[in-house]
Amino acid sequence: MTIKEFARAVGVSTTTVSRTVSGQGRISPATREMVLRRMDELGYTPNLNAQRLAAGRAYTVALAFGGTQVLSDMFLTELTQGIQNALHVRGYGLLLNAPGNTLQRWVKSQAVDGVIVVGCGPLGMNLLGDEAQDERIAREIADMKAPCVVIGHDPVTRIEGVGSVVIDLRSGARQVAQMLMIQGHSCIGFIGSHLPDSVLSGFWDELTVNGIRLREEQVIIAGRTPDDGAHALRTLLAQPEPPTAIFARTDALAVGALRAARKLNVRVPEDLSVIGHDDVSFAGLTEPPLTTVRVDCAQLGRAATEMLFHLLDKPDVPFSPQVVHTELVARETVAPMRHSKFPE
Amino acid sequence: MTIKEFARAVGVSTTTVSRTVSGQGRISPATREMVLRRMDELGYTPNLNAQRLAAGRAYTVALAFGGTQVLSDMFLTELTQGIQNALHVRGYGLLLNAPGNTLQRWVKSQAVDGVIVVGCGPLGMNLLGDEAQDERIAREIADMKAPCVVIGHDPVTRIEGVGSVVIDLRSGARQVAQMLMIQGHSCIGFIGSHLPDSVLSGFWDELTVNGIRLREEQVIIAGRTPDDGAHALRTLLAQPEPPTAIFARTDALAVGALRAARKLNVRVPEDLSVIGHDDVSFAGLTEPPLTTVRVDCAQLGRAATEMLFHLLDKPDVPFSPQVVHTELVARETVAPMRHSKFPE
DNA sequence: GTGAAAGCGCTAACAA
DNA sequence: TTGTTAGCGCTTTCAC
Repeated sequence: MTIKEFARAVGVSTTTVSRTVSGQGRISPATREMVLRRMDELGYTPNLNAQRLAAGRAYTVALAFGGTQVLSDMFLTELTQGIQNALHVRGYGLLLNAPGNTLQRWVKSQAVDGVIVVGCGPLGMNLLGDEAQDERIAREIADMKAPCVVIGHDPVTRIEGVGSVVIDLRSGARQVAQMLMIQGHSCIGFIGSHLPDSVLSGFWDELTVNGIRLREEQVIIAGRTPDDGAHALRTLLAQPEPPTAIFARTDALAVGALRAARKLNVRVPEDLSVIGHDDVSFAGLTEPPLTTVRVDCAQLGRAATEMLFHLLDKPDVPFSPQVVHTELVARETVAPMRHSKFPE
Repeated sequence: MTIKEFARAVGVSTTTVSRTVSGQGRISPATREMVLRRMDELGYTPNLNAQRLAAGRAYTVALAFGGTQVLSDMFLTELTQGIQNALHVRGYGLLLNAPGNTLQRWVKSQAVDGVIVVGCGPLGMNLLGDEAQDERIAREIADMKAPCVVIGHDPVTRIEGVGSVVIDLRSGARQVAQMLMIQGHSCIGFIGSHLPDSVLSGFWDELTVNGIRLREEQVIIAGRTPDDGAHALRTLLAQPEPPTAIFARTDALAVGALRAARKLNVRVPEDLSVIGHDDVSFAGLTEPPLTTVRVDCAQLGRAATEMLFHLLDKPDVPFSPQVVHTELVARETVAPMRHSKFPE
């Protein structure tokens, strides 16, 4: 049913219908009520494509994964959910970006009103190892005068009309440091994945402030696979003064460490506390369940979405990058330090 | 730039432009070439919303998860990818369904041309435990005369205009049976999750055909958590004639079995072969990496998409449900049977 | 407070 | 082969 047919059936003009639908414009509460009721009865729903054409808005947002189109992990899927929910509240839909130059076409053809770019993958790394992938996309979108917000580890260097939501990796890392210190650990190892790394620096700083120094040999930049983590743990434990707790940059590394510990008959958490990072899907399924660090994806999605709407609705009002913090997820791989590291 | 402005700039009519864009209608190769070239030069892209309105098509498909909106697992994300890619080829976009009655609104408002319903989650179960969730959605869509295809474990009972792609769970289960028999196992356990279950019946049948009987006490319907799996394994191994291989209905159950085996000092795969089902994200990360069963999500997505387009383009041409088979993923938890089950 | 009418940008009869 | 023109269904001035 078209608005015309419906209007006639109800006995009003299309204008009146349009007004009750949009809630805009002067209209008497009485007719409004009436039209609303009849919409229900007759089952009239406005044609979205006509609305889009007339309004010049697609009521749709695209989600772009910095250069790859893989929803590779829990992080991405949860983030998608978060964004999705936030958009839904405003009646917007979410279009997943497809390969090729689809994104640009969508923007130019007004299929989407804006773009959210995810510049970082499972929290750790950039999705392609290509640092500037997200910025490249953002710039392309901005060039087409469309709003764009980038979710990443660092604020985007002020591209005109591009907003950014940054995941503050340092915050969770600091929490880890605090918890470990509270539990009495002072000899601590870090298994990293790459440098520079905000997780490491946040961790380091918090320890330093409290008088604990990470010695150079206690920080191992291992790689990304569980095997890398296992190897790193062996190296750490073989040192003259082995750590009683380790913080691994990713859950994958932590899983490897867990395995190596088991092989070495080092009990977790009694003899060694282990903490991961990212809270990927299997983190709660390790044995024991892995204590780790995560970001609140719902909040992340909300923040990104709100910023996008800000850009969309009031492009002139200035705004600043939003920050979302990471947080510790306590499970069962951390225990207070014991002074002898062998079972009595 | 609108088609009118562009047409004027190029010196042709809007019709000519429209024709070169669509590739439809008679037009001389020369002008076509020329228009194409100028499109590039002037950067003209048709307004998709106008195209949608005029064509009465949204060039968009919605993806609905039988009742929940959670991209809960690798399976769903990979499936989404598969569908996405298949749609992309035809220039279609994918809209993720949102909470509430969004789906119906989208269909009625012509925001989407059709719907793909995922009626099964990580291969095992229906997403809500509510068996008919997917059918309910399918029926709603069908009532609105929109094409719909359901991905599930069973063909949808012929709702007018609803297609179905069924995942043949029996096929992978048969492969598991074959492999186990080839490896010499004859005393086999099954840790199930629910009944009835096509995996179990496929497994059972294939064994039976080859003269191996699963005794009643060798089939345990355990539940869904790793703990359930662990408990089931203990029960199986405590029997007078314990199995040398077990097939678990889900990877979660298999992970639990793996754990229990370790606790009992039963080595996998030397003393006990373990096979899971679903190939969820952590399946390759267990120790040893879990042999399991998976479905080719890309193929699944392609099949569903093709069927949807069939319904869309030739609603009258009859069609039959598509079947996609599951397949064994050999990793490291299966070994030939040893005749003594204790290390020599 | 309500309605008539002119678009929004594109497509597809129909004419030329 | 190409162009003219009347919609596609909704929004929004502008009169009433």
